Amino acid sequence: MTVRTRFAPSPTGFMHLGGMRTALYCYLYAKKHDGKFILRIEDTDQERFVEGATEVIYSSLKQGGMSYDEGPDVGGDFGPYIQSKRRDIYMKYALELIERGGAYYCFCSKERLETLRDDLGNARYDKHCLKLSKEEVAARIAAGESYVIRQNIPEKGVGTYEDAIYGRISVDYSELEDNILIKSDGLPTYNFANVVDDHLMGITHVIRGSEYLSSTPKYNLMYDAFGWERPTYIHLPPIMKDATRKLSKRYGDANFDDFVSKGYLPEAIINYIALLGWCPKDNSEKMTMQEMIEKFSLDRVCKSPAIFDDVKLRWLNGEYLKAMTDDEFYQVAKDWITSSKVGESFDNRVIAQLLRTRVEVLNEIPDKINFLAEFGEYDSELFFHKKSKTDKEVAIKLLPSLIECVSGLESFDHDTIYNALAELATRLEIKAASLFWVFRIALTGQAVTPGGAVEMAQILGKKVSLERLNFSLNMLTK
RNA sequence: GGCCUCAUGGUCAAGCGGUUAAGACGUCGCCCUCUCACGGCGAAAUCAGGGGUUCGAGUCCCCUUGGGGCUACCA
Repeated sequence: MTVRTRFAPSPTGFMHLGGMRTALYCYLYAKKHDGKFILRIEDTDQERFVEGATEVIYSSLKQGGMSYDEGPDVGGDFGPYIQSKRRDIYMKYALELIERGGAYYCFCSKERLETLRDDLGNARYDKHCLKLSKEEVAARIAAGESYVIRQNIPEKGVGTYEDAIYGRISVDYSELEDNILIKSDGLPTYNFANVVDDHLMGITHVIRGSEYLSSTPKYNLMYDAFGWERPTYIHLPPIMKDATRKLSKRYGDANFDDFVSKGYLPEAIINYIALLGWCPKDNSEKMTMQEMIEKFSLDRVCKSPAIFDDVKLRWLNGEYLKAMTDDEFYQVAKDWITSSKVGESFDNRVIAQLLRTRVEVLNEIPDKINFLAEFGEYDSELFFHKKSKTDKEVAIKLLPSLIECVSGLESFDHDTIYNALAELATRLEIKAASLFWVFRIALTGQAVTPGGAVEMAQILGKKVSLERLNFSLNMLTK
């Protein structure tokens, strides 16, 4: 039997990382077992439908490297893969379930349902309409009365199943309600569409969040009533925003797209969320998709909730950045450089080279390099550096020699500048560190720069460097 | 409230009856060094609490506590 897994999101907004991880595990499990990974859109709740959300799902999965074998936009033998286009299918099976005694029509009004609420506000349907005769049901439908179809859950008994992660789960049927399968608008609820589609699409392994752990017995009841084989259930622990809050769509920053636009690499994000609830046997952390597929196994998936740690994500993203070649990094960084104040006035390839080991997330780039384009008054205290034995006074003394030295340079490449400065330091009988410090501060006005004094001068060029050195000297002596 | 479920450093987590309780992020210190970063080395830091079972418990059982989920004509 070939493994078939499915990711079944509802298009109610954007792809959040919890959903991405569920999709990832579905994908990994399918690929690990040479199976098929299917995308199904669950849009039976028209009220929550958000325009454009399906497209975001498609693009997020693709960006994340999870190509699906079947889905709305790629086709497949079990379509349609959008639930709103399967309306007739659900009704047909709902009718069959009624025949089999697993469901029944219900005409109860919202008002009547309200009266069923207990002190805590919990409603429990009393199977009122289960008693209706076939004839009465037919007559009321014919009369145009609005109705829903409810699942007929036994009043006694226990539903038990074996979850691949959580083990044996048992829920007393008396805890379950006769939930609605077909809404008055004729569309199914998740509870029903899910079961019908998973069966019709040949899903062998149902992988989803742990919020379904305790309602799964209801679904099993339907599988049994239809005489269908139950799938293997794999429930995943939640991803938390912090100790008490689950990562949810409300937490805006948890959107995959947002992370990508902030300068996180899709591969790094995917790699990181894979680690939230799963740990490969060899403890690898930085892994390619192919490696994850090879290493993935359910017995390494854990049960406890994991808190999303963006600090570690940042680190991993930085690892991906550092592992790139200069050219690869330039490709992902160039837009961030040109859209900063720096624009295109310098050699951005050199800037990128300097940035590669200094950036964890691409959106840090502008702040790190804006000073290259903007220069003006700065705090003269920056010249103070204990270890280099420099301060403002030293700077005032050194700057004229520095200016003279730089203006005398024929070429302005790294080694030329470096050698000239080293030589100057020797001639002046001072520590090279002092000279470099003064030079760098006078050139940039920054305590921290992505690269040393020589690199900064090199990027700025001889002309700008001289202008800045003079500016600094004037600033200090005025 | 009822039911389901989870519980190892600040975080992700190894562990599956006998270990000096891995590793990673983060933190701190040192080295490297023209600042920062990279890189290297090192340190501090964890079994929620209480009962059992056992020669022996982070590992098994029970209770307590705390967290999450479900309890919708949402998924």
